[in-house]
Amino acid sequence: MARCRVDYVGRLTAHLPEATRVIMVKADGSVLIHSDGGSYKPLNWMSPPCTTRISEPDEEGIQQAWVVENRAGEQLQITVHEVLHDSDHDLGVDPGLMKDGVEAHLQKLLAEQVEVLGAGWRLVRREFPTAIGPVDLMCRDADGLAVAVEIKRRGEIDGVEQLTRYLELLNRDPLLAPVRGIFAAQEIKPQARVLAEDRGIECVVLDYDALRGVDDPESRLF
Amino acid sequence: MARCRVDYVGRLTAHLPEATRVIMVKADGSVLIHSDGGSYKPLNWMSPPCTTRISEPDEEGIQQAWVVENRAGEQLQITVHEVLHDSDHDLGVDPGLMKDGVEAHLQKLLAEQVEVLGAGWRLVRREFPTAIGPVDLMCRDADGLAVAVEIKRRGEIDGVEQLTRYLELLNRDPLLAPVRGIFAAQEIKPQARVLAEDRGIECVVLDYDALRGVDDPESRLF
DNA sequence: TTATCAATCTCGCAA
DNA sequence: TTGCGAGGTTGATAA
Repeated sequence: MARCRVDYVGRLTAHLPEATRVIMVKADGSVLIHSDGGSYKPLNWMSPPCTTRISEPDEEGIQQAWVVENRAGEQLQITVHEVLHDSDHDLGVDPGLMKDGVEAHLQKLLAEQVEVLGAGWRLVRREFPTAIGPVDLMCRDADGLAVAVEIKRRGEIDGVEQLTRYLELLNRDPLLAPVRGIFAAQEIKPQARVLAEDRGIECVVLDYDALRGVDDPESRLF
Repeated sequence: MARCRVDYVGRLTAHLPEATRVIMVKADGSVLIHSDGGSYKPLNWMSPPCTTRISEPDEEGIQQAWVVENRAGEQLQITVHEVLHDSDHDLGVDPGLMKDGVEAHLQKLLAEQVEVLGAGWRLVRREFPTAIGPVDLMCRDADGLAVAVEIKRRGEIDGVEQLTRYLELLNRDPLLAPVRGIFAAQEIKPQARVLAEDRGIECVVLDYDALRGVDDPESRLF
């Protein structure tokens, strides 16, 4: 905890006037400057790998001058006026975070159960490649017609735009055309639904728990 | 500083096994769980506004049970096994960060040097207004034809979409049509380039240092 | 190492 | 409040 001034010079320049803040230095050398509010993003920071040089200048009213620098030459300059509290701890290596319920899981689960989208459907492949990026799922419906599926955790306009681009490109391929589109998400925003339906794209709301329930319990993350 | 277990249940579920970590509680009630590495992003967190309830269960080996909850009902559950250090400080309100970014400079610099795009070109105006937002630069080429320029630091597909929408609208104006499009960025992603060229949009890679070098030194921000 | 895409994104602005 | 765009994005994964 210290009263300090902070300057960042790198991809942009940024300045923090003198105030009381938290300076957190991690074991890997990274430095975070936090205020007593805002969300998890620090006011200023330096990501690892980086090195810190601390000097003790004779200037009036300054206890320490820190220069934190990374390999690209970006600098975080911390001018410490007064240290209010200093505490040092060795935390060891963290076992890390386990996540569940992200888009990758949805795609995997739906790929294993394309019949959720329609009876008699089969998966052609996940991450079906196109010149402008991979389509999440490429399927064939019961009549053997191609269907491109875009999967999102939260379905918003961007996702509809993305699927529209894929469909436009895919429909130029005589081996695939006509290609239908399905926009699948756990939650679909009203605007996204309107846009999708206006473009003839079908919307499907996915039930993650149901998809996981039908799935083999062994494949669950926890 | 505490040995703790953490669970987040909300937009996804996430679990942190027992380990020693930093728990930071800010004045606005937000909570951050940091490990001794990684960059500025906490392992787990709850953003404000949120409230914390702390109970002291009789369970073996547990000092405290925290439940941090926001209005959406998302929960951060912290099981504290041992408090290693506890320190409390009032930081007051932070005067805040002053930024000076690269992005805005590009537009300003290119506006002053539209001849970089082509000999004999002239600037009509920056932030040329349309019904769906301003076009970064509107120019006339050597033949007097209209050119809409979209400027990005990093050129990605979204930027091409944006310019495409502008061009579609601008080309409906008989006083402007036909309007060409130029997608200018310090770096253009391959997929964005494919999409742009497919739509007849020209891609230009900008050299920031060169633009700044030709520029009048007095007009630089720093 | 590079490229691409999601994110409990965050943050700011404007309608 | 919602939407949109940018970020010193960060972080993970596949090529």
